[in-house]
Amino acid sequence: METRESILTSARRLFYVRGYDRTSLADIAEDAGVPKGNFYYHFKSKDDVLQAVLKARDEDVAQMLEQWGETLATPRARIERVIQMLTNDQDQLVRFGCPVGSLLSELGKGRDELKAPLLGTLERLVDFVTSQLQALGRTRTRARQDALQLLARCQGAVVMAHAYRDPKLLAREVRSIRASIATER
Amino acid sequence: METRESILTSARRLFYVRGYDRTSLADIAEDAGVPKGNFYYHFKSKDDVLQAVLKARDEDVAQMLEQWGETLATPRARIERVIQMLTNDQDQLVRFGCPVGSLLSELGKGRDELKAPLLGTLERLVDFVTSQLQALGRTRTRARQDALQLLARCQGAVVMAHAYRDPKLLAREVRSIRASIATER
DNA sequence: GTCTATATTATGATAGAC
DNA sequence: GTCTATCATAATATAGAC
Repeated sequence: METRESILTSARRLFYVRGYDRTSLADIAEDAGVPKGNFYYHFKSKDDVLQAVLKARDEDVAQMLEQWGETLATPRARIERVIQMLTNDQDQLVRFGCPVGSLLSELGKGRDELKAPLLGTLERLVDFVTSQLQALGRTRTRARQDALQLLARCQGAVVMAHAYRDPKLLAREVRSIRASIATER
Repeated sequence: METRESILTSARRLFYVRGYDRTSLADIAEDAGVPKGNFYYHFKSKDDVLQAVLKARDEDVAQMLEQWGETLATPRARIERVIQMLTNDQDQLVRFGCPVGSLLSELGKGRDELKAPLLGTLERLVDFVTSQLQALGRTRTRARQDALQLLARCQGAVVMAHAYRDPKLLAREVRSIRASIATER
């Protein structure tokens, strides 16, 4: 793997499991197995690495949603697939929180420029769910509100499960979220 | 106000609006109007200040809940009062997130000892809501699960409203949370 | 108890040889 | 492109005068 790529891979993982502020460039360099000095040939600052990480993550989400749009036949199945992320990534979510939500929270306090691309990723998810709910017959406005509500419930479930370090709590919330979707038209 | 108290007051506010890691002792000292050196006469470390802040916050929550238990007549009114926090503190929640949730998230990544007292505060809220739901006829187990769910929804609403910096989003979620309580027995 | 240095360490960032 | 050495700064923490 190229140096830049391995730096990015390490940064991406460390920013998630340790948070942005508490991950030093030395941490990243060590994890990636490259000398610290090498760093600034590929990135011009720590913030620059963050932007690259956020961009990579955003592209992954975009690709994932595109694939779900193609391979899953019904709007309901697509929404279901969004919720299923909470089950699939259960262990990591309980240990480190939501990759989007926890970073949004960390960067949310007085660093709006850094946070912007993350909001874009969140918006992608909101848009995706909104489209599915529209396909189920809701107006655009109503669909968006319900999409925000669904993702809010996901965020809340992860925050609590992360706080208590309790996978069962997460599983229970997932069942409840799922039920709230199933009963709606 | 005594020096120790003014340090604590400043720390409490800054840890909330800027986060723990991004608040330096110099920030606190300046805000409190005391020289940095003075600091270590009253506290033995930055972590020590955090513990004092968390303790003060926990005591406030405890007192608040005790008062609600005395002044509010019905279990439903008490639960309603919990939800109403989201409305009363709307502006701050949108700008800085939940004081409990955002710190839990920040300290959640690899600093369990620091986080412990915060979990205690969260647990107080869970217990309070659990008791009210028991009084409404639920079993203890079921009451606790529903209490966790209610607080999860509150956390989720604040996370999303904070991300989008949107008070309307928070208000909408509050209505939905309220409705979900009203319809249950 | 209060305040002025100052020690110490960690971190983001640079310079320059290869 | 890669690496070593180092700078500059900021932050936690300490020493010691008053």
